[in-house]
Amino acid sequence: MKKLPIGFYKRENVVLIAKEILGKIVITTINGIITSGRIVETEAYAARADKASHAYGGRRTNRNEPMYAEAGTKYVYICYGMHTMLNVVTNNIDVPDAILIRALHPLVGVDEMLQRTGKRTLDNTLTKGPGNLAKAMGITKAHNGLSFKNNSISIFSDGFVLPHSQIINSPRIGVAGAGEDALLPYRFYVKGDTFVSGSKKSNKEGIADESFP
DNA sequence: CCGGGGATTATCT
DNA sequence: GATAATCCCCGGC
Repeated sequence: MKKLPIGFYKRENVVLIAKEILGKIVITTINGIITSGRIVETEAYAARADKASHAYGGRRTNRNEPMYAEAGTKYVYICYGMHTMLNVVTNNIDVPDAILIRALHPLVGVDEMLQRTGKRTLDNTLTKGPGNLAKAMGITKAHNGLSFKNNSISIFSDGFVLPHSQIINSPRIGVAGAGEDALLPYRFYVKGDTFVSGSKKSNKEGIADESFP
């Protein structure tokens, strides 16, 4: 188990990183309790040019300030007044690229995750979707702006590399307001994993082009 | 299986 | 005052 080096995040192609981070493992240690899960769904948000991004047009506010920080910073914000979203900041300082972690396949600490989410039994909703996974993993706004260099929440590789045939590419979820940019194929997920979010329709079978991005 | 709508509040205009 | 990178439940097939 190796923690991803900052160099992994500090690259210029956020779409490529969103694809490569699939299969990596998020581990949180909150109050001494360890929970972990494998990343099975992500979305890339491409800095200033992307209408779906909080940083579109170079917008810079108190909320999205961490997007402009150094690679490997966490951008955590509340959506719809009640859901916590975990993003990984990539690229150089002042370039507001970020990756939304949309789903995990739970590995360690399922009992704790059930407790945090108030669920009775393990089913595919435990860590399906960004709001659910943050809740299950104990991620809160208190982690906003912190680095993945820290041990409390970090991302690791266990050496497993997804075969290309298992990666599917699609438009992003919930960004209809972004005009033509809503169609950009910036979402990646693991084929057939039951913890992947989205409707059957948005998950129409297909496979990521090997040469994309 | 599918679509519609309510929940609930931080954030920006 | 309106909107939002969501989730869950409900009703109708």
